[in-house]
Amino acid sequence: MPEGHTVHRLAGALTELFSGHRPTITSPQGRFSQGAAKLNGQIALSAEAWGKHFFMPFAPEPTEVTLGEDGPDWLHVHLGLYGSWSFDGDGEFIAVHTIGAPRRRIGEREQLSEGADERRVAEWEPPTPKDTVRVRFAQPHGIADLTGPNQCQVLSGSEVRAVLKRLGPDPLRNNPGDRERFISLVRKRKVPVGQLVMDQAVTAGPGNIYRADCLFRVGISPLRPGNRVSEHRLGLLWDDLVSAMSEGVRDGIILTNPPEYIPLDPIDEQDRRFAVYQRSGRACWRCGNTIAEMAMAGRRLFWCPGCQR
DNA sequence: ACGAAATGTCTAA
DNA sequence: TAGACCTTTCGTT
Repeated sequence: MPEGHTVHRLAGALTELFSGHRPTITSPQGRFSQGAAKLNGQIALSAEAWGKHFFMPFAPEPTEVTLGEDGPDWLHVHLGLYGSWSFDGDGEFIAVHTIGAPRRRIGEREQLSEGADERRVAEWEPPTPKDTVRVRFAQPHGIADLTGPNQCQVLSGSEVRAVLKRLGPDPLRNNPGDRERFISLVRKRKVPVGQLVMDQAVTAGPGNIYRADCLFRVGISPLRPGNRVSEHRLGLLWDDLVSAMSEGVRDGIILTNPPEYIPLDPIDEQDRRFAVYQRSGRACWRCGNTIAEMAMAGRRLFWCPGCQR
C-alpha cells in the first residue's frame, strides 16, 4: 500500500540487493513467465522511481544507464492499491538493506525479519513462494517477492519514456523547475486542489495520506479550485510535500502529524500518526473543530474546516 | 466464514 | 460515475 516514498525506498533496496548480480527471475504465479524469462540471467542495473512507478534496467553486461534510455530491458512495476514486495535472506543479505532494524518488507507495515541476526549464512534456504507471487528475484543470499501489482511488464526505453511523459514532477526528485511547474499546473485548472494533488500528471507520488495531511499542514482547503490558490501557498504546499515525503523515505513510515499537535496521551498509537487522514468525527489537534470527510473522485477525503481555507 | 476496506488507476458508459 | 482489477488484513457474524 504505497505512496511514492515507498516506491523510492524499494528502488533503493532492490538496487542494493540485486544490482550487479544476475538474479534468477521467475514467476511462481505464472502470470509473468515471459517477462521473467527475458530478464533472467541478465545483469540487474540501478533501479529508479518516478512517483509511484518503479523501473529497473537489465542488460547483458554491466553499464551505466539513464532512466528511459534505449537498450536495456526495463522492468516496470506499479503496485496499485495493494501490491507489495517482501524480502528474505541470510544475515548478510538482510544487513545490506537495513537502516536500523532488519526489515522483511519495504514500505508500510515493514516487518522485522525473524531471527535474521542469528541466522548463519549457510543455514538460509529460499522459502517456497506463495502461489500469488508474480515475480521472484533470487541471488545466493536472498530473495525478493512481488505480489499483487497493478502493472508488471518489460518495457523498451521508448515505452518507459511514454510512461514518464504522463507524469508530473515528483517531490522526491525535486528537479530544478519542478516547484514552478507544479504551481502552474495547479493554477491552470479549476478542479478542486484536493483532486489535483492526487492527479499524477500534476505531481507524481503523493497519494491519499500526503494529499490530506500536507493540505492541512499548509492550511489550504482541498475544496478550493486550483486557480484560486495563490502561487505563494502552492509553493509552500510543494515544499511541504518535499519534506514530508522525504521523511517517509528516511523512516519507512508516514508520520505527518506535526510534533506540536501530537497530544501527550493519544487515544492510541494509530491516532497520533496523522493530522486529519482517517480522523473524521474527531477533534482537530490544532483548533478543536470536527474533522470532516467526503468522497472526492471516488476516494475518501479528510480535512479540517476550521484550519483549512 | 464472510465482507469490506485499503496509502491506485484504468476503461466504459 | 461505476465497475474492473490485483491481494491482504481486519472487523463482524
